[in-house]
Amino acid sequence: MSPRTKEQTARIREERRRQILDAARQVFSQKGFDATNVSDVAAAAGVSQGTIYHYFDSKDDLFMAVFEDWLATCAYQGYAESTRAADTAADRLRAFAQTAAQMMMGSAEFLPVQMEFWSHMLRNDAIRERFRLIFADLRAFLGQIIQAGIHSGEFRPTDAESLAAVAVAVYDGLILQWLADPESVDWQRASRTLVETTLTGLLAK
Amino acid sequence: MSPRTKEQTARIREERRRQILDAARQVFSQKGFDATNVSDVAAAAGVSQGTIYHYFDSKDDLFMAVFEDWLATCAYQGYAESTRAADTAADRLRAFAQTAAQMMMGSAEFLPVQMEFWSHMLRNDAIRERFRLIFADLRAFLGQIIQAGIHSGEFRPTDAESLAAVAVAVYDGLILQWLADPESVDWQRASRTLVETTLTGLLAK
Amino acid sequence: MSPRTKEQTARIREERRRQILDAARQVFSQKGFDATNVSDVAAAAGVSQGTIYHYFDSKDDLFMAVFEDWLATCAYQGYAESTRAADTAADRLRAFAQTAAQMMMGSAEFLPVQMEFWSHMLRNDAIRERFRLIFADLRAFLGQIIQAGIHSGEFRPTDAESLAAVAVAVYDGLILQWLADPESVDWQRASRTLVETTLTGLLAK
Amino acid sequence: MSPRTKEQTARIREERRRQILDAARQVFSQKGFDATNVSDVAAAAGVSQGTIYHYFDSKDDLFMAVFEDWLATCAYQGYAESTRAADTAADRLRAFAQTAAQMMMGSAEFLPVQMEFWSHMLRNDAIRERFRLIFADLRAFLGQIIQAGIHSGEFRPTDAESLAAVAVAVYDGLILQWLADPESVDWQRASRTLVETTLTGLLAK
DNA sequence: CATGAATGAGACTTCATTCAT
DNA sequence: TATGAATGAAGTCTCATTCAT
Repeated sequence: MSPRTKEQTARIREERRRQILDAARQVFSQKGFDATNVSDVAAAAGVSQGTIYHYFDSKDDLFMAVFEDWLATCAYQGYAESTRAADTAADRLRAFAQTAAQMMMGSAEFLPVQMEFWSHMLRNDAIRERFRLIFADLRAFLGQIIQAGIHSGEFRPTDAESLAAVAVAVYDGLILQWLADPESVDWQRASRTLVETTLTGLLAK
Repeated sequence: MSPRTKEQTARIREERRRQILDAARQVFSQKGFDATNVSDVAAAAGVSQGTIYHYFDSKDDLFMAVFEDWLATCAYQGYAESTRAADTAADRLRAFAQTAAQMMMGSAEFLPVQMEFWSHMLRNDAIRERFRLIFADLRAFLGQIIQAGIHSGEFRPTDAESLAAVAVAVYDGLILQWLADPESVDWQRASRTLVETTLTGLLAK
Repeated sequence: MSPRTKEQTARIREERRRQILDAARQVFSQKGFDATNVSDVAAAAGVSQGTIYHYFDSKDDLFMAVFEDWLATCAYQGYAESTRAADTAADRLRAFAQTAAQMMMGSAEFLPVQMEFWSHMLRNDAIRERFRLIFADLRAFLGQIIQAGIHSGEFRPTDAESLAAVAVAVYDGLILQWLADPESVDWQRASRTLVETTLTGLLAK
Repeated sequence: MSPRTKEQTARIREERRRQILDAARQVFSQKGFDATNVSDVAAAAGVSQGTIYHYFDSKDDLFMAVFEDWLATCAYQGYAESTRAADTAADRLRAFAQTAAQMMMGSAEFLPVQMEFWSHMLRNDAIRERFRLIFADLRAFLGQIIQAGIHSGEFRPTDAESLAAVAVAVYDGLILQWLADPESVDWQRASRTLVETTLTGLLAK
């Protein structure tokens, strides 16, 4: 009888939005942006096509929303914390590598959609800019750890910046190998090898 | 006036085919497969839409032909030779890294199209299979060098297979960073850092 | 808290109805019937879309209601009275022209919506019929004045019916010119010229 | 066997364009712009929907093309010539009125489409500007004839500008009456009455 | 009575592909 | 072989209308 309250309406909107967002991420990830029809997303979300447009202005807008949502929830987040507990630079790198490996293993379903976003870097400035920042942040994060290690005498002098770029690259490069053949990548082993080989070099007198 | 000989005809066909192939690679690279119209390719190649279909069965067929052509000419080729001259495993790795860095710098225009192919791994079995092989070959190639170094006592015992995967991953990961921001990647420095850090670790007693 | 009386309910309904009607006339006038969304009208009226449908069966129904409302309030009404005070046929025509000019000047905001209704004559029988009647009434009204003038010897014999049609046409034709360029129409001058030229002819011995 | 020549292609394009233009004018005229589907036009022209878009960028573009085409062929053209043969200003006005009446009678099928264009004045600047010019030209044309008559002493002094506006308005106003009820307008009679009443006034000593 | 989320039919437009010339 | 006009299926998006609350 009585109309819905503002809160009810807001809650419904928020639920529907999430429902659509999750469905869209899944479908975009499976079929790719261009091959995905809005009707596919609607079907996956269990709503009508028209409803999609109550929540997003366009297919592009939806894609960007999925991207933002993915950024907020996906990854690139836990790294900072993961290294906090460690005492030495070496342990920090070990913790980072351990975290990264576990994230990759735990988020297998997110890797294809990451590929989708990567491929949109080329044609979408907003996406490219976001990745530019993400890469820069990660390099800075690892670079500081290495730099600190050098500064404290724990590591021998090295091009910390470059080494950080290399370390960051490893994980993305492994994602590509994993997408080509999941069997071919052993995240734990690769992570351990990366760290131990590097540390052997860095720590060597 | 006089009818063309078979050879002339064949040569003309071959030239046209190449003309279309080059135009297509360029356009696919710029706009992506889905956003590319056959008419775009036709315009870029300086032929009519219909002509495209005299040389390729479909847009998909054209894309695959561009892919095969790219595979044949692009990269992943010179590696074997690059290391032949070197005497030690360490030098072979150095030569490999040097070659890789130079290839990346020399083929900047090929990197976006590589991204396009990567993104098609997910939906195209033929492309995925090719990349699976490429990755496997590269890992095997580097793995053998490392293994040989270990075997001969030049390197300390290590997980050669994993280390090879990591080294391969570095270059692809750096391509992603380069696509996000070309300024952020210094191929030479990164290559040198990769090799020297690794070798410092491997060679250490 | 206490339930509303029937009268209150009726009055509220009537107010809402008017509110919607006024908003609809304005929006239809600005954007045209087809380009107008029901949500536009709702927003302009400060109610929700659903509410529109408590007061009108459909967008078409709303449009017709706006039309009826416009007919009732707009124009084509004051003419009869305007001429009552005059003694001679000539003065009656002068009074008519004066009234018409003033109406046009005073109802500038109604002219675009009139255009909207005119354009619907072609596809809407009810609207065409109403305009048929309006035109016929106006012609009859002016025709009788002229006829009376002829009959009494005030005017020379003329095709009164035709002349009435012409006089009626003038105002509508000027509306079109005004819509094309408001600067180009001087209602007072045109009205005076129409009447004086006509009367000079009619009154001439 | 041999490809079409440039001329053949051009001729085909021109014919198709006209075919579509004619069909579109007819359909727009019958159903109005908004209610017309591109598929309606395609069906009327005997081509597929896609073909429409080989010749026109959009439905809007098609509409404007129909408008331009209508302007070029329709009306507002023969007036200048029609009065050339006449010796006196009075005869010139008579010739104009005669021509106008005949045009209206001969182009009954063009009147609804004119209504369609009029109604678009409100929302389309290009169309409004065209009508502004047309009205201004017609007023200038008639105004000059009247002015000349006054100057030569043939007519008594009058507000020539206003009178021209009124005369122009008559025909458009009659179109509206005709659209409401074709039976109600007798173009010949109205034209004669307009001219003779006016002239009786103008010529009177 | 009022709300606004939801629907789904249908609009415009694009484009890979065909085929007569 | 080369052309480009033509096709029509399919896609994105709009919006009048309904209905649970």
